[in-house]
Amino acid sequence: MSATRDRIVSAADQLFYERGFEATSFADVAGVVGISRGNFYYHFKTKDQILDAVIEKRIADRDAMLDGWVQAGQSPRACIASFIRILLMNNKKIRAYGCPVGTLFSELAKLNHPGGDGARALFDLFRVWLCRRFEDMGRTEDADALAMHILARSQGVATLANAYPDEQFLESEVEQMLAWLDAIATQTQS
Amino acid sequence: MSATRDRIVSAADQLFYERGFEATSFADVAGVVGISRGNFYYHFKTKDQILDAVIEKRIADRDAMLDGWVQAGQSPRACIASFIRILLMNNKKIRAYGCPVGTLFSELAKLNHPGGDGARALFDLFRVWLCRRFEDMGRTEDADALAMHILARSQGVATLANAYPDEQFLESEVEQMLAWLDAIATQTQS
DNA sequence: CACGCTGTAGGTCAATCGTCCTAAATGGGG
DNA sequence: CCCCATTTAGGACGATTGACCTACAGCGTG
Repeated sequence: MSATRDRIVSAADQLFYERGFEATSFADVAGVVGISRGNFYYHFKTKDQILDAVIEKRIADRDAMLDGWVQAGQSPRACIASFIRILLMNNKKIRAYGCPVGTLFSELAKLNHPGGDGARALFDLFRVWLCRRFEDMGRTEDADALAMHILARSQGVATLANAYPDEQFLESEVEQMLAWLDAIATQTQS
Repeated sequence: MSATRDRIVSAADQLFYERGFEATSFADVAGVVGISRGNFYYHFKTKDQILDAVIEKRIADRDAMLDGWVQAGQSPRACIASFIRILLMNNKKIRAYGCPVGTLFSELAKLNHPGGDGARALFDLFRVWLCRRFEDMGRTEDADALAMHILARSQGVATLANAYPDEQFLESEVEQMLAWLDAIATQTQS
């Protein structure tokens, strides 16, 4: 309900993405929002609570996006294509900061941070959603493996696009993934 | 020359991999090596110097491994297959800590750390080496694109293997990458 | 008006970090 | 045996961090 709380979560979300979780301090977030650290402490007692809120927001955002495609009546195959094209949609941010899901998970995994489970839940969201779409396509046996495959390819492309901010590479890999999806689709139909 | 220096670099290499660069302190490394922080400071004046030394060591290690395959007389195609199989060779560490190259780069990129260029050089080492192997296979036109493709796939698989420490997933994806390599090879021969 | 709740501000605390300094130990060459 | 460069030890610093506490401003309600 508090607008201030939402502004804190949004600012933290962005800063965690751009600078990383550990490298972002209370003061950094408070500075961006334009409030005092004390006020910050009123809304969030510990840094882990902010992390939880940020992960919750990220899950909600992605969930809404994915469900939006399904609700819009897109075919399972078109849904998966839309997922692949996220890389193009966010190409600037990805080339600058990598994948918001993958980089957060990697950092938390190294820190042995309890919030790592939440970051894995973000992966799960995509994994399960993709799995359902492949099932809808008729790929009931290997739906999860296909989902993991596409997820892995996306992660890899995002990581390398971050290392080599080359737009052509990103576009080329997206095309290859879409071609792979086509092959899967025609192969399933027959 | 100094054996102590080498022990410091090795310990830092391992800790940077397992906990990350920022989360590893002087005291942590000194504690593992069993020396005082003062002694540490004698060998490395700043933390950035240790990072540079670690990256240098990682490059040297990987370079020796890659060159070893070439010197052993393996065919270009077998060399690339050996690269792909790194994922299996180090599967336990990768599932526990991710890819030593990718995770380090991601962290330094987010920190805007000058050492990020060195981490990119690590990617370059693999990229150029793979590019040469594809060229040796006769793929002179798209050698670099193929190198980037394999590099991206490896990165993605490592990231997801870290998120889902499932050995089967890792093995399945490696097989798919080897099959992809086969397709490239036969396609080139004709 | 007085009360109490929500929200905000700013100071304080202990801990930890990277950095730096000084002093002692070590050990080979004159 | 002593000298001197190399190596090691350990303390001290200034800065920053997450966490915590107290004070008070705004404001609707009784």
